Amino acid sequence: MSRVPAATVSRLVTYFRILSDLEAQGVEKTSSDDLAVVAGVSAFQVRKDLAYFGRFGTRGTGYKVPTLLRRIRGILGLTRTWNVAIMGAGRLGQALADFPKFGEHGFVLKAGFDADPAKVGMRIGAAEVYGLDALAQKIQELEIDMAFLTVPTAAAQPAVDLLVEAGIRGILNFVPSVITVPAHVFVEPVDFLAGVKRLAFYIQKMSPEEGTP
Amino acid sequence: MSRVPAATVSRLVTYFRILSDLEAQGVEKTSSDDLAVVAGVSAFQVRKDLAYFGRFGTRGTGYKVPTLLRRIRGILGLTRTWNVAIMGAGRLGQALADFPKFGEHGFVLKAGFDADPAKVGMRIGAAEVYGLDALAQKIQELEIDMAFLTVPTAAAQPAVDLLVEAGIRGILNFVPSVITVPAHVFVEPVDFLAGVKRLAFYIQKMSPEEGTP
DNA sequence: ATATGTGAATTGATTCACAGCG
DNA sequence: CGCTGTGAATCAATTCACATAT
Repeated sequence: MSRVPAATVSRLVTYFRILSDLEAQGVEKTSSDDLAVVAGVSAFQVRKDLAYFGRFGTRGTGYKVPTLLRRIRGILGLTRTWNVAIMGAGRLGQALADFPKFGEHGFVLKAGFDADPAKVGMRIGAAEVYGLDALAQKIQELEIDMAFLTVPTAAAQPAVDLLVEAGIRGILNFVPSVITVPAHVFVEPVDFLAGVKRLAFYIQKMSPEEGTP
Repeated sequence: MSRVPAATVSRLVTYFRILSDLEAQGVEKTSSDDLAVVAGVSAFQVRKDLAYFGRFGTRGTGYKVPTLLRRIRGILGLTRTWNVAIMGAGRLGQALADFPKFGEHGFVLKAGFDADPAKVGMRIGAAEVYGLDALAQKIQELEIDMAFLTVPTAAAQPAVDLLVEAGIRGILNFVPSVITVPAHVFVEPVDFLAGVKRLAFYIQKMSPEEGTP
């Protein structure tokens, strides 16, 4: 397995979802062409993406849906359980904890953390909210792998530093700012405000009116 | 202005946020180095990104924060007002409408749309929820530029087709599936479930245990 | 003296064409 | 014969080095 482009990882997640749908529909086999159409990419791309990880198909025939699904599940690390904490038990943190599909594919909410003593002891989804003083111990004890960062912007980097020191491996960053972590910790941004601004750029670029001179 | 990489647009949004923060703090001037550190990229990258759109700095000195901020605001199309509709007045749609920072930078929620007649007439944030029969007319009448897609997965593509036919220019896609649009319509995905799975991949890749054989 | 702006070099990702196998 | 798997070629993005302006 040589170095895998980030775009390939994103697409693998898409293929995984498509294959899950196909399996739920009872479809037995598929092809790089099929997958490409649904995923909105080229068939070359599908095959190249899969080639980073091995051979999964049968030449002249295509791919068996259950087999390919199982293999991609393995590649993505979705055969095990992932313990999650929510850092920041505010509106967004609560909403994520209550999100029905949260528990899909082995992601289990184990704890919430909040700087506000008034929130300590409350429940967030099926888990309990702890104070920041208990963070290091609880992350170890509950074997938490990753955190959803949903604190106010100003609190983001200090919160990240606490999580990193406690041994967290990954952070899903809902805060609209760039956070700094050591190389062994992974960050995925989720920023809808940034998405809206990118949309504005592309829409406006098509129209003739230009920005401020 | 030659062809601008998508990654450059994402970074411009980041620079814009950083410059907004700097201006709020009363900082007068900055440099490609400064911006690079905070944005987590190289100074080369910052200068190259800006070079797609013109010259904004002073050699030997750097950039004036208010000037560069104003220029990037123009580039991103944030000098005008953007009218937004929420397609799907469910939990997520309601949460987005109530999100306090929603109205920042000229994005105004003008309408909600939902297939459920029971939801028609309700309010979503400061706007009203209409039925799908009123969609084409309301999109025109309220001059809606973009929609947040928050319908159930199965309803996504038909909903997109309605929006496109009504003349929408951009879609912020919260639904975890790939949607198909004509080339003049822009789509930005916002998918935290995909983000979690990417995290799982990267964390697991560092550990020695492999996926299913 | 210092930091921008930019062509050139390098690195990386995607596309292609076809060899390889069922 | 059909569709996968893959080296080679193309295309795009990032990095670099330095000329340029203040």
